[in-house]
Amino acid sequence: MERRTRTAAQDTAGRTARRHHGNRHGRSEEARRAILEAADDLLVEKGFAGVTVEGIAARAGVAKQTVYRWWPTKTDVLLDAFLEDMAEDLVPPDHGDVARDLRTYLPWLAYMLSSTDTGAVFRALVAQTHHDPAFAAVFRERCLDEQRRRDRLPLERAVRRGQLPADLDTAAETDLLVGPLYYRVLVTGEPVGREFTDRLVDAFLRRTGLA
Amino acid sequence: MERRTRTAAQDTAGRTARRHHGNRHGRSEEARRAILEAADDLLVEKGFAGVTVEGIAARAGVAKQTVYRWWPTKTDVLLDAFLEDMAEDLVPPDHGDVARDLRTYLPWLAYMLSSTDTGAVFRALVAQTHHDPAFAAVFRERCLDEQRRRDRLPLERAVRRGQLPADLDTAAETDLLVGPLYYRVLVTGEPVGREFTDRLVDAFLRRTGLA
Amino acid sequence: MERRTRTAAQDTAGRTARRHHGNRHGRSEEARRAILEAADDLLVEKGFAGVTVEGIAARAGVAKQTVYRWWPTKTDVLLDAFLEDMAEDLVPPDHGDVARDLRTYLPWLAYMLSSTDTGAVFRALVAQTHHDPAFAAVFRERCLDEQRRRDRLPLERAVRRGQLPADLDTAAETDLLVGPLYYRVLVTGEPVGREFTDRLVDAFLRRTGLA
Amino acid sequence: MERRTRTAAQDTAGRTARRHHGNRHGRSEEARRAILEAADDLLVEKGFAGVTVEGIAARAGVAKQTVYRWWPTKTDVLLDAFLEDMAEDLVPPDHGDVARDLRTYLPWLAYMLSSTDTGAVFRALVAQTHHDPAFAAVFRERCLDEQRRRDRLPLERAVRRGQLPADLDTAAETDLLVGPLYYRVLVTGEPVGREFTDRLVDAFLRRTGLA
DNA sequence: GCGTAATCGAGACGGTACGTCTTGTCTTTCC
DNA sequence: GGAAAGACAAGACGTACCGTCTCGATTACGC
Repeated sequence: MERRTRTAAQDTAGRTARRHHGNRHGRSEEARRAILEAADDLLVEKGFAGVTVEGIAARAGVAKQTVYRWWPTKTDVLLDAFLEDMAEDLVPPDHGDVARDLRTYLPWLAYMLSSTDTGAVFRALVAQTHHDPAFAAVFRERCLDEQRRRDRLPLERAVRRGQLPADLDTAAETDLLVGPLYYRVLVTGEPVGREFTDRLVDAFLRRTGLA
Repeated sequence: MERRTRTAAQDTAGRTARRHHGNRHGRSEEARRAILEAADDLLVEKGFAGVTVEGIAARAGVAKQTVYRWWPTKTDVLLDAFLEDMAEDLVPPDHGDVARDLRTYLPWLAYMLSSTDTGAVFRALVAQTHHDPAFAAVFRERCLDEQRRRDRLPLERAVRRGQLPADLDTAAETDLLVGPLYYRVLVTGEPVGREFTDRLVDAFLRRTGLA
Repeated sequence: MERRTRTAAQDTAGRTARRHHGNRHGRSEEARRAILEAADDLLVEKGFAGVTVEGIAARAGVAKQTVYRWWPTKTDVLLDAFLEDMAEDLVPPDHGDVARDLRTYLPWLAYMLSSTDTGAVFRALVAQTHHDPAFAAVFRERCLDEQRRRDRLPLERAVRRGQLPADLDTAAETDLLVGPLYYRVLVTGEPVGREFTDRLVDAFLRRTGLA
Repeated sequence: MERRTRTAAQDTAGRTARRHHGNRHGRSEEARRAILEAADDLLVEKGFAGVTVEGIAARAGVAKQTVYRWWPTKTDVLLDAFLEDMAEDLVPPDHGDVARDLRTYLPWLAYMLSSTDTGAVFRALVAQTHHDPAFAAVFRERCLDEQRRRDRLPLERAVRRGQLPADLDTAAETDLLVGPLYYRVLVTGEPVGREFTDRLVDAFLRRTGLA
C-alpha cells in the first residue's frame, strides 16, 4: 500500500508527524490516509467479508466515528481507496495505431483486473453493486463511467486519426472488445491469456476491415 | 414462486397434506421447499443484504437449525433455489440454424438475466463469488459450468451439422458472443437491446464466413 | 422493585432524565438499574429457569450486549440485585441483651429467607452454588461471608459486653443457632415457626449457662 | 459406578448379553441401567449444567426418546440414580447407645454428603428443588422424607430404649442435631470436622441431661 | 407359528436461548 | 469543531438442547 504513502501530506515542514487529535481547521489527512490503507489492506488479506468498519478503524488506529463521519459505508471507503489508484494505472497507451494500442492494452487490463490488489478491490466493488443498488449508482458515476471512457480511448483516437470510419459506434464496439475480457475475469474466473486477447483484437480488426 | 409449488408432492392421494416432523429416513420435502421459496422471495423483496438465515427460517415457518442442517450458508440456499429454475429456463432453442438460434437465444438470455427473479438470484450469486472464494468454486462447479455448456450448444450443434468448421474453438467463440452480453448485464448495468444482440450475432457470422 | 428506584440518580438537578446512550467515561446507571430490576422481577414471576439474559435485556429495554458487558452470567446479575437489598434488610437488632436479640432476629431471618422476594433470590443463588463451583466462590466471598458475619453479631456483642465468656467460639455457636433454621428453609422447606426459633434460643441459653 | 453393575440383571441365564431392541411387555433393563449410570457419571464429570438429556442418551448409547419415555426430566433421572445408592449408604448404625450412634453417624453423614459422588448428586438435587417447585415436591416425597426418617432413627431408638424421655420431640431435636451439619455442607461449604460433630452431640447430650 | 403391540435405535423437526459479532448512534473529554 | 474512546440499542450469527414426532427393526406374548 506504499503507493499512497508517497502522497502523504509532508505537513508543510515535516514537523507534524506527531499524532493529530482533531482541531478546528478541517479534517485529519493522516486519519484519512490511514483509513484508506487499512481498508484495502484488509480486503487483500481477508477478503470482502473481512472488511468491517470496526476492523478498519482498529487497524488505522482511528475512532469508528471518524470513519462514519466521512464515509457512509465501508464500501464507500473502498471506492475512495480504489479511485486513488485506478486513474493512473488503467490508462490505455497511445502509439498512434489502434491495433498496437489494443494488443498492448487488453493484456494489461486483464492482468490488472485479475492479478493485482487494485483489481481485487475493483472486483469486490463490482460485486457489491449487485448487493446494493444505491451503491451501484454511485459506483457507476464515480468509477465505472470513467473506466469505460478510458476503454473507448483507443477506438476514439483511431476515429479521430481517420484509421476507423467516423460513424463507428465506438461504445458498442468497445463493449464487443472488452466485454469478453471482463466476462472471463468477473464471471467465469477463467484466465485471460495472450491468445484470447489476440482473438478479440483480430475479430475487431477483421470486422472493421483493418486486417 | 409458484414455479416450485407446481412440483409440490402430490402425495399419492392428497391425503398426506399432514404435517411432517422428520423421521429416520430422510428429510422433510415440505421444509426444503418452504426454505427455497422463502430465500428467493426475500432476495427479490429486500435484496441480498435482506436475506438472512433468520429471516428465511421465520418466513418458511421452519427452525433455524433446519436450514443449517442442510445448507452451510444462506448463499448455498440461494444457489439451490436458483438451480431448480435455471435448467429449464435457460436452454437455447434448436432450429437447425445457428443464426436463427442465436438471434432467438441471446435476447432471451439478456431478458432472463436482467429482468426476471431468476436473473436477480443469478446476479446476486455471481456477485457473491467475488466476496467468497470458497463459494466461487461451488458456484462454478454446480451452476456456471453447466450454463456455459448450454451457451455453447448452438455453436456445437452447428459444427456437428457441418454449418461451422470442425476446428472452431467453440468455447472461445462463445465467450466472444455472450461475453459482451454478460458484461453489460453484470458490470455496466446497461440495457441489452435487440440492436446489441444483433450486432453480436452479425459480428460472429461475418468472422465465421456465414454472412 | 421500588426499593431501587428510590436510589435512582437524582441527577444533580433533575435535568438529566434524558436518555443516556453511553459515553467514554463510564457506564449507564439507568441501564444498570433497569437490568437489576428486570432480573429479580423475572425471578419472582417465573422462577430461576425463567430468568434468561435474553429476557432480562428485553424487559429492561436494553441490548443483550449491555448485560454481557458488565456481568458474565445471569447469576451474577441476580447476585448484584440481591446485594443491593441484603445489607439493609438482614441486620440483627441490638437491644443490649443477647436473648432478646436472638428472639427478635431469628424469626425475622426465617421470615426474610422463606417469605420475601429477597429471600427467593437468596435461595436461588444458594442453589446455583451447587450447580456452578466458580459461582460458589464468588457468592461466598461477596455475599455469604458477610451474611455470616452479620449472623454472628449478637453473640459477638454479648461477648464484648461480658454477657458471654470471652473464649466462646462464636462462629461455631452461631452455626448451631442458625444452622437448623437455614436447614429447614433451604433443604426441607418445612416452615420455621416461633416454637422452633425459641427452641433454638433456649438450647443456646441453657448450654451457655444464661438460663 | 460399579455399584450398579453389581445389581445388573443377571439375565436369568447369562445368555442375554446380546443387544435388546424392545419388546411388548416391559422395558429394557439394560437401557435403564445405562441411562442411570450415564447420568451420574456426567454429573460427577461435568457438573449439573453438563448433564443434558442429549448427553445422557449419547453416553448411554440410547435414543433420546427412551429417556423421555421413562423420565420426564433429567432431574428425575438423577433422582432415580441417587435413590439406588442412598438407602444402603446413609443408614445410621445401632450400637444400643445414642451417644455412640451419633458420634459414629454424624461424621459419616458429613463425609457422605460432602466428599462422595453420591453426595454430589444429593447436593445437585437439593439445589434443583429451589429452581423447580414441582421437582421439590417429588424430591421431598421420594427422597428427603426418607432421609429425615433415617436421621431420626438414633433418637427414636433411644426413646424406645428409655434412654431418652418419651415426650421428646425427636423431629425437632434431630433438626437441631443435623441442621448445622447440612447447613455447613449445603450452604457455607465449610468443612465439617470431628470437633464440629462432637460439639453437636455434646450440646444435645447436655440439653437432654445425658451428660 | 403368526400377528400384534410395545420397545428400541435413530434422527429430523419447530423452538428457545445461548454468547459473539458488527452496525450505526451518541456522549464525553481532550486538543 | 475534529478526533479518540467507548458505551449503547439493535439484531443476525451459528451452536446447543429442548421435547415431539416418525420410522423401521426387534421381540415376547397370545391366539
